[in-house]
Amino acid sequence: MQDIFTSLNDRQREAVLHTEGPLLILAGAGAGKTRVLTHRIAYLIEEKGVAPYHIMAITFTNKAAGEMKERVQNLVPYGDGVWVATFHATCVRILRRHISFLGYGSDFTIYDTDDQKTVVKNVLKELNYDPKMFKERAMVAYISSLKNAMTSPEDALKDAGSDFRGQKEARIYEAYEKKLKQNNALDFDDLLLKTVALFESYPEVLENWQNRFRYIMVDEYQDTNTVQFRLVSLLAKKHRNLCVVGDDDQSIYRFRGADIRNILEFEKYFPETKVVKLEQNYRSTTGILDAANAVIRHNAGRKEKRLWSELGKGDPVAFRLFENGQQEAEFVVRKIREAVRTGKAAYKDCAVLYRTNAQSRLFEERCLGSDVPYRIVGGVNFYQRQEIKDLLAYLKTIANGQDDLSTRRILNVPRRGIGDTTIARLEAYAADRGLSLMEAIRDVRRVPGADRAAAKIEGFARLIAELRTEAGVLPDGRMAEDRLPFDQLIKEIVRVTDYESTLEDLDEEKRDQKKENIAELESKAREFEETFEGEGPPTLTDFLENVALVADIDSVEDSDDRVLLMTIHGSKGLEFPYVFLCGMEEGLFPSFMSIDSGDPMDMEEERRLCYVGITRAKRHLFLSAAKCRVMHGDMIFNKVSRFVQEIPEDLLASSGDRNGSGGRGLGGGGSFAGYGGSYDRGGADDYRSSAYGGAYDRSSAGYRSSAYGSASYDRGSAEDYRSSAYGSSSYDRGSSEDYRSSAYGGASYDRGGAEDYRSSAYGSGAYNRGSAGYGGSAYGGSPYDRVNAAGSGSPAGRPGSGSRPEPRQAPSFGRTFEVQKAEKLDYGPGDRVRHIKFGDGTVLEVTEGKRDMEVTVRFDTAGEKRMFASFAKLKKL
DNA sequence: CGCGACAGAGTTTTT
DNA sequence: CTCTGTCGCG
Repeated sequence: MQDIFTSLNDRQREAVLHTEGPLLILAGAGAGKTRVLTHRIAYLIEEKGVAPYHIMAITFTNKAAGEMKERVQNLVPYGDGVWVATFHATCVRILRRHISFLGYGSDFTIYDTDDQKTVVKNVLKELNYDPKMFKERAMVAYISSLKNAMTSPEDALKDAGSDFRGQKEARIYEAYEKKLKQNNALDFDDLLLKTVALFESYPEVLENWQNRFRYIMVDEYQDTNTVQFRLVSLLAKKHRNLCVVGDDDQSIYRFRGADIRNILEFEKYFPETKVVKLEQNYRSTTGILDAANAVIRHNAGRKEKRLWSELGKGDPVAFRLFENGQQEAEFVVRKIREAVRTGKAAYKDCAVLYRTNAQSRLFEERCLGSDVPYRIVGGVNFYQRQEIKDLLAYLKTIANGQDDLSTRRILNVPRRGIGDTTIARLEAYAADRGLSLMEAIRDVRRVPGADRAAAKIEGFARLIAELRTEAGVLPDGRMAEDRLPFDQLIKEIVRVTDYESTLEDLDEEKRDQKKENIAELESKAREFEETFEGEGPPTLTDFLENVALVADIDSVEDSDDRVLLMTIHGSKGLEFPYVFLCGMEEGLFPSFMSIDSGDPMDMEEERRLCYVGITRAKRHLFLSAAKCRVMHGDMIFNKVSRFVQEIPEDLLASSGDRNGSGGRGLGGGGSFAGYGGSYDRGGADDYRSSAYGGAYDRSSAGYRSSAYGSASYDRGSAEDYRSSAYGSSSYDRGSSEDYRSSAYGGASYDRGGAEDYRSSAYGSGAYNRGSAGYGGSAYGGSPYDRVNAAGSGSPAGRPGSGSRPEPRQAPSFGRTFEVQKAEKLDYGPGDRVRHIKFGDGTVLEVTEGKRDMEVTVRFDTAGEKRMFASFAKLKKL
């Protein structure tokens, strides 16, 4: 136990020792909160003689739970007796025991978001409401928010008053609730909500659990919602030994109902609370922390804290602006390869973080193209794929005959000749008599109008009955001794239904993919069964529950040497030596939603998200943005994120072109070189060229060659650029080879090798002055505004040469386009353009290589708060 | 009842 | 761009 005290700092020790009564630990990123929690558990067991059985720790993900369990076990024997689980898993376990009090069967199904949408859709049809008026997605969100606020359908109806629409929404909510209950199903929110309802209605049940959980710890407390707070309060009410750990600056789940006030006002609810602040960061270098602090400082209403670290300054945070998403991805992947090649990192030390899952594709393509092993976390969940959902629907139908949604899903999959009309009749019959769909199916001979398909329907009923026997599902929900293992059961389902016949008309690639997914499901099922820790063999319900509650991140193995690609949300709680925070663009991050909403809280949440992203990095942090990216089929141009701008210049090494095409590095002349003909060369067409540093970079190099006499155009491949002294330097700078280069004027890195750039002769050449000059301007103008960029760049740089070149004088690699349509622009059909000039002076070079193109530009003009989009449709001439 | 063709709409983050 | 829903035909 000695090590408990020696391996902790004073504050941490204080938190560990304070075991009785409420405790609020405000732990900054990387301040060792997991360490505190695990040691606290160990201390409770070893020193205070508390039985592990009486200790509960709530984590955010199953992965975190698993890690915590492991670490506790490494500290003390019997550590595995501690209840460590997520909120949702905890509630499921409680509900499986006691939900019959609330009139549900303990084999209830858990509905995911897709299921919820389906229910809403069905409800709309039943109520005869226009689905265009009430969007599924919005309705699901609405229902979730009401549930999180613990508002019942009755209350919602009352609250709606005479508001017609509000009333209708409340009725949808009401019908939705009814349907779930009919189906013996709970949605995610219900898991928490019903548990609270159970505790509030049945004090003896509550007391039972209160006596069990005498010491409660909640991790990531800043992301708890009202229901979770209520749940924890109820459980902790008796013994009051509640320890919550969190960081208000890392609250990023407001959209999901998380209420930051839970942490900010914790002391109000528990007046005798002891507060401990952990501010020493053991994760990141000061350079990274300073950047994080600089960003988060812009938020109001925080608990004041300042993270510090003893790990030294480290490398500056790097920022790079690229022409497009491809080049950004290319840079990131090249950077990773380089770190791995030089032995500085393993693949798994690198994480690529972004705001939206959609951004993953470019990185994935790039990784594939470069043979970099990667793993995408999140996005389209494995369990949401069609074929997987189909097979799970079979399992659910087998396990819970009341789950109409699942029955309905598979009734005619694969096709059995049971059409919509017949199904509608079955459903009507069931609704009339209060039966489940499965019961109506068994009754098919009595269903009016179903006789034509009756034989087929009976066949289906038989099929399910047989599968149920094989699965060993007994009427009471328990499992028979003699049964197929889950993976065999899935195989059997595929076999007897001839499921693969549904894949026939797909192209080969898709078909193989789906078969692979099915095989993957089988192996997951087998694995689940083999590793199940519970009393007795797992039930089918156990397996389905596990499927419903696993997050993608849970299956990430530390032993896997792969680059991780994920959203910033997904990276919460993780840390990496190398972090690439990508897509730092207004509109993407912060997202339009937050910019447009007008609610400052939305922006603050985005900023916290940025803070989370930055603080994932231990040693190297790269921020990047693309000026242009393809979204939903057309080109979007965005400005550099305000979050980048919130980081002071001196903390940021913005190599080359924070602001435009390779401009910064060239200072005075840079504004000119900044043109770089970049758009067309870096364009999507020219993918291969960008693989070697981007056509854009080469073109910049071309400019440099005029300035510095270096021939650089065909500067070799990615691997051998080092061999050429001068040219490679320009290559490097333009191509983003080294983020540090900006700080020192570029070139240096590749000449001196990785580590000794400081000593490089190039270190402070003319380059440097240029970059300084440009750097000063970087945030002044719109990134597309060459005029501004050049102008404001010159004062600190070389005033003479940098003075306001007219855009059209710049050598352009661009083509001429004819305007076909334009909105909010001073152009009309028939105009011929090479660039588009906007009302605020922003100029967009139009050199895209596509035949026709549509351009959507969004930016906020100075002095005008509202965002607007300009639009142009152009035709290449 | 099933299939193919077409139009239209939706685009943040997730246990 | 991609996914969904609708329509009309066999």
